[in-house]
Amino acid sequence: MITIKEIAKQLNMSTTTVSNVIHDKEGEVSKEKRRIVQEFLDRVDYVPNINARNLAQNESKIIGVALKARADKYENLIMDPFVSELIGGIEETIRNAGYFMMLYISRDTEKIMRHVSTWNVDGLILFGMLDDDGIRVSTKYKKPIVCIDTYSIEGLKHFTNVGLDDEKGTYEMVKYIISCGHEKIAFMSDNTKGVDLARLTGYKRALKEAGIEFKEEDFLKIRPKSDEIDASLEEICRRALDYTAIMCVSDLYAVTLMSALQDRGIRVPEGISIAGFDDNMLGSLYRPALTTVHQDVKKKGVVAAQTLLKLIKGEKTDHQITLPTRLVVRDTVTKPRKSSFYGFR
Amino acid sequence: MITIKEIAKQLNMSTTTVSNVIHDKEGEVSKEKRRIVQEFLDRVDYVPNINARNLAQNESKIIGVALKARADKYENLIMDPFVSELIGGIEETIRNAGYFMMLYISRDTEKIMRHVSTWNVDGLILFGMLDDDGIRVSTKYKKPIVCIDTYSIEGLKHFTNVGLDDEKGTYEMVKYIISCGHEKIAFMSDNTKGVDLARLTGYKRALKEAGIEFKEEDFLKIRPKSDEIDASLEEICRRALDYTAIMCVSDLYAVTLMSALQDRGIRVPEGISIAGFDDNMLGSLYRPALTTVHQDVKKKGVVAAQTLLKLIKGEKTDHQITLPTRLVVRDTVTKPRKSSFYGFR
DNA sequence: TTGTACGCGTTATCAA
DNA sequence: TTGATAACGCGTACAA
Repeated sequence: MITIKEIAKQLNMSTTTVSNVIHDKEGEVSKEKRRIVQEFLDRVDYVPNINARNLAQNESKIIGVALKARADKYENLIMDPFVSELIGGIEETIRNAGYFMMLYISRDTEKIMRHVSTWNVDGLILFGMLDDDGIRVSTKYKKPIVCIDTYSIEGLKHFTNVGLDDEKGTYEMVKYIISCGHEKIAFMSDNTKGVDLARLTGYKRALKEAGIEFKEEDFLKIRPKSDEIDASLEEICRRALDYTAIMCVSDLYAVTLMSALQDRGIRVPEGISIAGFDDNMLGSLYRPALTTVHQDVKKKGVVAAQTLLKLIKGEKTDHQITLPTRLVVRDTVTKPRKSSFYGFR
Repeated sequence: MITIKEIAKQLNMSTTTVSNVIHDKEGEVSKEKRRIVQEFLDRVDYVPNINARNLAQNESKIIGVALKARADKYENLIMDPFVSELIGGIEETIRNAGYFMMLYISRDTEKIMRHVSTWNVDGLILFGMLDDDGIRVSTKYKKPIVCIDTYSIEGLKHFTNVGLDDEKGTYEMVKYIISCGHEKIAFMSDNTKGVDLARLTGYKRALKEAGIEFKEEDFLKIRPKSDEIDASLEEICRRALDYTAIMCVSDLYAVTLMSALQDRGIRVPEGISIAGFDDNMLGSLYRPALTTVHQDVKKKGVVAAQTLLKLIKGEKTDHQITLPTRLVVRDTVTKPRKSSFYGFR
């Protein structure tokens, strides 16, 4: 690794001149010297030492991307197509802007914050944070932060969030399900916080509007840990028979449920209608193709990164950026089954 | 951000002492001072500046993970469940070893190498490289490199590769397909290089061993770009009718093909048998559940990272680490259809 | 237009 | 056991 100092020595000039050429400072170095230096630079394939540069300028050109993993889901966090699509969008945007991306996954908010301060990152994108994290984060850290899909009361005062109209998206889907003639509609998820809560709320609103009463038991809770999921699905499939439609909180769960139902001889949509949320390849590749709520996940990542870049530049942005959803009607929601026909084979 | 210098000043001692406490140097600082400094450190929540540390030590604690994107696949590289699972395994291993992960995606090998030299990364994990890249990389770069799934002749001399017995895995699957009674078996992929070539070779070997002749037309080429895939699938589905089984190079393609066939009224496995390769959630969640060749992708990432960490420590490792595959028999390969029954509905 | 010299925060060397 | 100081590579204010 050749240094500026070394180049200056070999060319018999000062480091300032070399540095000026590197940084293309106009009118501060003669044409002749510029040519000589540039040529040399190209020849030896000069690459600056980022650490030295960062140290001198007190900036890092690094954007930290921290994923907070939930204990009960960790094993497959990054396998979730949602997460990978998101990262794809972020990475692309960061890279095109000349920044670098440092990826960090942890269950521990403290560790995440320590990590980003160590690296003196210029900005931070957070995913998977819950309400209480927001407070701890914002008091510790003064650089720009953009959250993705965070619903929090305290947090929003301090930093920007890129999210989705989860409530409305689900509301519209459930309204559509009701319009197909369904009255017994369950909701399936693994928790009732953040995004899941918003979607649950939308589901309840549609129910209420149609004069359908929501009972606690209509919430089907799936336990995604690998040692629990089979038992969990077994129970859900049993309880599913009481409903004619199930609104799933994600495509992943919708597809998981459909497979489990199919394995038990219950056919979708003849026996029961299923709706998802996300619109990723899991649902679009499945047959019957999944009726779902579309969101543009890659765009979510892109917008989050773009917003952060703006904040780094010192521009102001909205505190809440909400991306739209769209109903994608495919084949898994039809009219309710007749009496007790589940499609058993 | 408080610095060592500042701490030393406030505590009225030298930076050396503070630094020694931070680094827990045995017997180099008195019990009393150690206590005082440690207390102060905790109180002000000291976080070291990595740039300064790296500059002083000439190491970065960064491991670069570079994904070389293929032009014709780029749009969904990171969406591929394979890639995200791989990254998950790498990230976890790197993090647990106290290293950091910098993710970089590019189509341009030159850019990738420039990126890693800039950051002075301690080691490099490469994925998606082809033969000719290997040469360019190895001449430019002297730090440890681990490749994943790279088949190259020149490259292997210079750095370690973590791969799979792709040839054998496919061979065994096709042998199994043949044992089910099939004789007209196609192979589907989007290229004939690297991993795909190895799998194609395994397929051909099984065919040959069974006395089945391979013809060029038995290679079904899918074009995965979004503006071509529909036409591509249309043609493949038409040609598929000439076969009783299709060996797909990946689960993604297997599932994509099954959906396309299903949409045209051709049933799997009644009309045609389909096998995949990878064993990811796409195939296991699909119904009928995909018969496929298992590989442990997360482990691939873990092993790659572990190997790189060893190399960084100066230990020797094998130049080629080959992970095993395993046949996963599920529901998409059965005996061949009778005459011309495709399961049209 | 060019060069000198210092600061960035840390670690390491060596003397006290 | 502690402290002063050089070194890491780069950017830049200021002097020449």
